[in-house]
Amino acid sequence: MTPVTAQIPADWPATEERARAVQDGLRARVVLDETGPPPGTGTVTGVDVAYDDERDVVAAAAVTLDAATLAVLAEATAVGRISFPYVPGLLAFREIPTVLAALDALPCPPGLVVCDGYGRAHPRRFGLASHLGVLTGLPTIGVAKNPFTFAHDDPDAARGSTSPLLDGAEEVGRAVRTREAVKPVFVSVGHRVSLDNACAHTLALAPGFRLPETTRRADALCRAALRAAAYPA
DNA sequence: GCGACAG
DNA sequence: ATCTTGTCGC
Repeated sequence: MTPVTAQIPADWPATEERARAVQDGLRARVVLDETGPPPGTGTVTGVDVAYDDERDVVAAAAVTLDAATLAVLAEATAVGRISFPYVPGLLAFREIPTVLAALDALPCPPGLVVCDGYGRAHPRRFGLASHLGVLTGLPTIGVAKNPFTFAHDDPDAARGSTSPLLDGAEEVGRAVRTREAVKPVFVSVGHRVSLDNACAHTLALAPGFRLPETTRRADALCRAALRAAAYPA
């Protein structure tokens, strides 16, 4: 598949201070009072990004699955220049331009978008999944592989067990055990989806592996796109 | 001040 | 994220 080329917007923040100001300005647009589409119906779209910092190349993939069968319905990739350094709390500024280009290149409208990383469980309540949701208007959730800002207890060993990610008494996300006795994933709301529903989607998308099928497919695809872009045939 | 820190 | 071999297990 031929990747599209992503452009970095002219007004993209160049400093950490300005990036944090963008997050503070957009945070109020997050919609938290919708439940979102039920698991197992319609489509779900996974997005992921791979980098070659040496060559200043970034590749993103968007993969749409049938939510009931998890069959791949559509794929798209985009490549571009790296738009921001990795700074914990500012991941969105590194990933979003290329992810948006990949989503735009899909032949069909995306379904609920599953991001690699956090949404609301973020130092300023505005992680990658929240940001992508606000910019696209799509329902989004974040499923991260590692803990970030908030403390949590280890969920019970059974698949489906959860434990809250707590900011004081407030539950901002959940550690979700998708495979028995295997390290949990960390789920938080992005935009227009409830936490209960985000966790239900995560379990429905991960019947056999720790990570949701959406992120597994998107991860494999963006890595292939990066290789193709960094080492042309 | 020091360490920790999604990808 | 990415650098990297073999190896244990289904």
